[in-house]
Amino acid sequence: MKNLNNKIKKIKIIIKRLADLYPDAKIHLKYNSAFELLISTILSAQCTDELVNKVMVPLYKEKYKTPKDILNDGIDNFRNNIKSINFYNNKSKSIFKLCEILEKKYNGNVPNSLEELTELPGIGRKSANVILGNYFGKKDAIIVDTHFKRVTSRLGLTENNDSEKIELELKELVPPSEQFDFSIRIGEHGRIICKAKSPKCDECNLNDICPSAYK
DNA sequence: CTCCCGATAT
DNA sequence: ATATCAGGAG
Repeated sequence: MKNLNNKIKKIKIIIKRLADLYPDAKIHLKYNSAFELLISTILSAQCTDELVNKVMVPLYKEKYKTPKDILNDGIDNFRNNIKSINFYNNKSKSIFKLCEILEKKYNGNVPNSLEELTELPGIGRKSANVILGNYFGKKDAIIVDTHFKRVTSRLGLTENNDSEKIELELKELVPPSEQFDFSIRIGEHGRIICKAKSPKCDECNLNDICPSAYK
Protein backbone atom coordinates (compact mmCIF):
# COMPACT_ATOMS: atom_id res chain seq x y z
CA MET A 1 0.00 0.00 0.00
CA LYS A 2 2.78 2.39 0.91
CA ASN A 3 4.55 1.35 -2.24
CA LEU A 4 1.42 2.10 -4.28
CA ASN A 5 1.02 5.53 -2.73
CA ASN A 6 4.63 6.32 -3.48
CA LYS A 7 4.11 5.32 -7.09
CA ILE A 8 1.08 7.56 -7.36
CA LYS A 9 2.99 10.49 -5.87
CA LYS A 10 5.83 9.86 -8.25
CA ILE A 11 3.46 9.74 -11.20
CA LYS A 12 1.98 13.06 -10.19
CA ILE A 13 5.43 14.61 -10.43
CA ILE A 14 6.10 12.96 -13.77
CA ILE A 15 2.75 14.13 -15.16
CA LYS A 16 3.49 17.69 -14.12
CA ARG A 17 7.02 17.78 -15.48
CA LEU A 18 6.13 16.18 -18.81
CA ALA A 19 3.21 18.57 -19.21
CA ASP A 20 5.62 21.48 -18.71
CA LEU A 21 8.13 19.98 -21.12
CA TYR A 22 5.69 18.95 -23.87
CA PRO A 23 2.63 21.20 -23.46
CA ASP A 24 1.44 20.69 -27.04
CA ALA A 25 2.54 17.11 -27.70
CA LYS A 26 0.28 15.28 -30.10
CA ILE A 27 0.26 12.32 -32.43
CA HIS A 28 2.46 12.74 -35.50
CA LEU A 29 0.08 10.97 -37.87
CA LYS A 30 -1.83 13.27 -40.24
CA TYR A 31 -5.50 12.57 -40.90
CA ASN A 32 -8.75 14.28 -41.88
CA SER A 33 -11.22 11.63 -40.73
CA ALA A 34 -11.62 8.66 -38.40
CA PHE A 35 -11.15 6.41 -41.43
CA GLU A 36 -7.81 7.99 -42.37
CA LEU A 37 -6.59 7.76 -38.78
CA LEU A 38 -7.66 4.12 -38.62
CA ILE A 39 -5.77 3.18 -41.78
CA SER A 40 -2.67 5.17 -40.83
CA THR A 41 -2.64 3.65 -37.36
CA ILE A 42 -2.56 0.14 -38.79
CA LEU A 43 0.22 1.13 -41.16
CA SER A 44 2.24 2.74 -38.37
CA ALA A 45 2.83 -0.59 -36.64
CA GLN A 46 6.62 -1.03 -36.36
CA CYS A 47 7.02 1.97 -38.60
CA THR A 48 7.52 5.70 -38.12
CA ASP A 49 4.57 8.08 -38.35
CA GLU A 50 6.60 10.23 -40.74
CA LEU A 51 6.88 7.51 -43.37
CA VAL A 52 3.16 6.71 -43.08
CA ASN A 53 2.35 10.39 -43.64
CA LYS A 54 4.65 10.60 -46.62
CA VAL A 55 2.98 7.64 -48.31
CA MET A 56 -0.63 8.08 -47.22
CA VAL A 57 -1.39 11.81 -47.26
CA PRO A 58 -1.23 11.99 -51.08
CA LEU A 59 -3.21 8.75 -51.39
CA TYR A 60 -5.99 9.99 -49.11
CA LYS A 61 -6.10 13.18 -51.09
CA GLU A 62 -6.37 11.59 -54.50
CA LYS A 63 -8.12 8.25 -53.98
CA TYR A 64 -8.70 6.64 -50.59
CA LYS A 65 -11.23 8.67 -48.61
CA THR A 66 -13.62 5.86 -47.67
CA PRO A 67 -13.58 2.06 -47.24
CA LYS A 68 -15.40 1.81 -50.59
CA ASP A 69 -12.58 3.67 -52.33
CA ILE A 70 -10.08 1.03 -51.22
CA LEU A 71 -12.43 -1.88 -51.99
CA ASN A 72 -13.15 -0.50 -55.45
CA ASP A 73 -9.49 0.03 -56.23
CA GLY A 74 -8.72 -3.62 -55.37
CA ILE A 75 -6.19 -5.17 -53.06
CA ASP A 76 -3.44 -5.45 -55.66
CA ASN A 77 -3.47 -1.74 -56.42
CA PHE A 78 -3.65 -0.89 -52.75
CA ARG A 79 -0.73 -3.15 -51.88
CA ASN A 80 1.31 -1.67 -54.69
CA ASN A 81 0.58 1.86 -53.51
CA ILE A 82 1.79 1.20 -49.95
CA LYS A 83 4.72 -1.06 -50.71
CA SER A 84 7.31 1.33 -49.32
CA ILE A 85 5.81 0.70 -45.87
CA ASN A 86 7.10 -2.35 -43.98
CA PHE A 87 4.94 -5.47 -43.71
CA TYR A 88 2.90 -4.09 -46.62
CA ASN A 89 1.60 -7.52 -47.58
CA ASN A 90 0.06 -8.33 -44.19
CA LYS A 91 -1.08 -4.78 -43.70
CA SER A 92 -2.83 -4.72 -47.10
CA LYS A 93 -4.71 -7.89 -46.27
CA SER A 94 -5.76 -6.53 -42.88
CA ILE A 95 -6.89 -3.23 -44.33
CA PHE A 96 -8.83 -4.80 -47.17
CA LYS A 97 -10.66 -7.12 -44.81
CA LEU A 98 -11.18 -4.18 -42.46
CA CYS A 99 -12.81 -2.13 -45.22
CA GLU A 100 -15.22 -4.98 -45.99
CA ILE A 101 -16.25 -5.13 -42.32
CA LEU A 102 -16.60 -1.36 -42.05
CA GLU A 103 -18.93 -1.39 -45.05
CA LYS A 104 -21.04 -4.40 -44.06
CA LYS A 105 -21.24 -3.97 -40.32
CA TYR A 106 -20.75 -0.24 -39.70
CA ASN A 107 -22.11 1.41 -42.86
CA GLY A 108 -18.65 2.70 -43.70
CA ASN A 109 -18.15 4.31 -40.30
CA VAL A 110 -15.47 3.66 -37.67
CA PRO A 111 -16.73 2.14 -34.39
CA ASN A 112 -15.84 3.95 -31.16
CA SER A 113 -15.46 1.29 -28.50
CA LEU A 114 -12.36 -0.63 -27.47
CA GLU A 115 -14.21 -3.94 -27.92
CA GLU A 116 -15.37 -3.22 -31.46
CA LEU A 117 -12.08 -1.69 -32.56
CA THR A 118 -9.91 -4.55 -31.32
CA GLU A 119 -12.08 -7.03 -33.22
CA LEU A 120 -11.07 -5.36 -36.48
CA PRO A 121 -8.18 -6.92 -38.41
CA GLY A 122 -4.87 -5.15 -37.84
CA ILE A 123 -6.14 -3.33 -34.73
CA GLY A 124 -4.81 -4.34 -31.32
CA ARG A 125 -5.17 -2.51 -28.02
CA LYS A 126 -2.46 0.02 -28.80
CA SER A 127 -4.06 1.06 -32.10
CA ALA A 128 -7.58 1.02 -30.63
CA ASN A 129 -6.50 3.38 -27.85
CA VAL A 130 -4.81 5.65 -30.40
CA ILE A 131 -8.14 5.98 -32.27
CA LEU A 132 -10.18 6.43 -29.08
CA GLY A 133 -7.85 9.07 -27.62
CA ASN A 134 -7.02 11.03 -30.72
CA TYR A 135 -10.24 10.94 -32.68
CA PHE A 136 -12.99 10.23 -30.18
CA GLY A 137 -11.54 12.37 -27.41
CA LYS A 138 -11.37 9.58 -24.85
CA LYS A 139 -9.17 10.90 -22.05
CA ASP A 140 -8.87 7.64 -20.15
CA ALA A 141 -6.85 5.87 -22.83
CA ILE A 142 -3.43 4.45 -22.00
CA ILE A 143 -1.46 3.86 -25.18
CA VAL A 144 1.21 1.21 -24.64
CA ASP A 145 3.63 1.33 -27.53
CA THR A 146 7.33 0.48 -27.43
CA HIS A 147 8.20 3.93 -26.05
CA PHE A 148 5.62 3.71 -23.31
CA LYS A 149 6.89 0.28 -22.31
CA ARG A 150 10.52 1.35 -22.18
CA VAL A 151 10.03 4.69 -20.42
CA THR A 152 7.58 3.49 -17.76
CA SER A 153 9.81 0.52 -17.08
CA ARG A 154 12.92 2.68 -16.68
CA LEU A 155 11.03 5.04 -14.40
CA GLY A 156 10.10 2.10 -12.20
CA LEU A 157 6.36 2.51 -12.78
CA THR A 158 5.91 -1.11 -13.81
CA GLU A 159 7.75 -4.39 -13.52
CA ASN A 160 5.58 -5.97 -16.19
CA ASN A 161 6.64 -6.87 -19.69
CA ASP A 162 3.22 -7.57 -21.17
CA SER A 163 1.61 -4.59 -22.92
CA GLU A 164 -1.93 -5.26 -21.77
CA LYS A 165 -0.86 -5.77 -18.18
CA ILE A 166 1.09 -2.51 -18.27
CA GLU A 167 -1.96 -0.75 -19.69
CA LEU A 168 -4.25 -2.03 -16.94
CA GLU A 169 -1.64 -1.38 -14.25
CA LEU A 170 -1.10 2.23 -15.31
CA LYS A 171 -4.84 2.82 -15.62
CA GLU A 172 -4.95 2.37 -11.84
CA LEU A 173 -2.11 4.80 -11.24
CA VAL A 174 -2.76 7.68 -13.65
CA PRO A 175 -5.89 9.82 -13.10
CA PRO A 176 -8.43 8.96 -15.84
CA SER A 177 -8.55 12.51 -17.18
CA GLU A 178 -4.76 12.52 -17.62
CA GLN A 179 -4.22 9.11 -19.19
CA PHE A 180 -4.27 10.08 -22.85
CA ASP A 181 -2.07 13.16 -22.53
CA PHE A 182 0.29 11.20 -20.30
CA SER A 183 0.60 8.50 -22.97
CA ILE A 184 1.35 10.99 -25.73
CA ARG A 185 3.95 12.80 -23.62
CA ILE A 186 5.66 9.61 -22.47
CA GLY A 187 5.91 8.64 -26.14
CA GLU A 188 7.39 12.00 -27.03
CA HIS A 189 9.89 11.76 -24.20
CA GLY A 190 10.85 8.27 -25.36
CA ARG A 191 11.57 9.51 -28.87
CA ILE A 192 13.56 12.59 -27.87
CA ILE A 193 15.24 11.91 -24.50
CA CYS A 194 14.63 8.44 -23.12
CA LYS A 195 15.78 6.74 -26.31
CA ALA A 196 16.16 2.98 -26.56
CA LYS A 197 19.89 2.84 -27.19
CA SER A 198 21.55 5.95 -25.74
CA PRO A 199 19.12 7.72 -23.44
CA LYS A 200 20.02 11.35 -22.74
CA CYS A 201 19.80 11.08 -18.97
CA ASP A 202 21.87 14.24 -18.51
CA GLU A 203 19.22 16.24 -20.38
CA CYS A 204 16.27 14.48 -18.73
CA ASN A 205 14.15 16.48 -16.30
CA LEU A 206 13.16 13.25 -14.57
CA ASN A 207 16.68 12.01 -13.82
CA ASP A 208 16.39 12.84 -10.10
CA ILE A 209 13.48 10.44 -9.65
CA CYS A 210 14.47 7.81 -12.22
CA PRO A 211 15.99 4.57 -10.88
CA SER A 212 17.57 3.92 -14.28
CA ALA A 213 19.24 7.28 -14.83
CA TYR A 214 22.87 7.21 -16.04
CA LYS A 215 22.97 3.41 -16.23
C1' DC B 1 7.17 -17.50 -29.88
C1' DT B 2 7.65 -16.70 -34.93
C1' DC B 3 6.63 -14.32 -38.93
C1' DC B 4 5.85 -10.06 -41.40
C1' DC B 5 9.84 -6.49 -44.15
C1' DG B 6 11.25 -1.28 -46.01
C1' DA B 7 13.17 3.42 -44.87
C1' DT B 8 16.43 6.24 -42.78
C1' DA B 9 20.33 7.41 -39.77
C1' DT B 10 25.17 6.51 -38.93
C1' DA C 1 27.43 -2.01 -44.59
C1' DT C 2 25.04 -2.08 -40.52
C1' DA C 3 22.14 -0.30 -36.77
C1' DT C 4 17.84 1.53 -35.57
C1' DC C 5 13.05 2.38 -36.06
C1' DA C 6 8.79 0.23 -33.52
C1' DG C 7 2.54 -3.95 -33.30
C1' DG C 8 -0.42 -7.48 -34.62
C1' DA C 9 -1.74 -12.11 -36.07
C1' DG C 10 -1.41 -17.09 -36.23
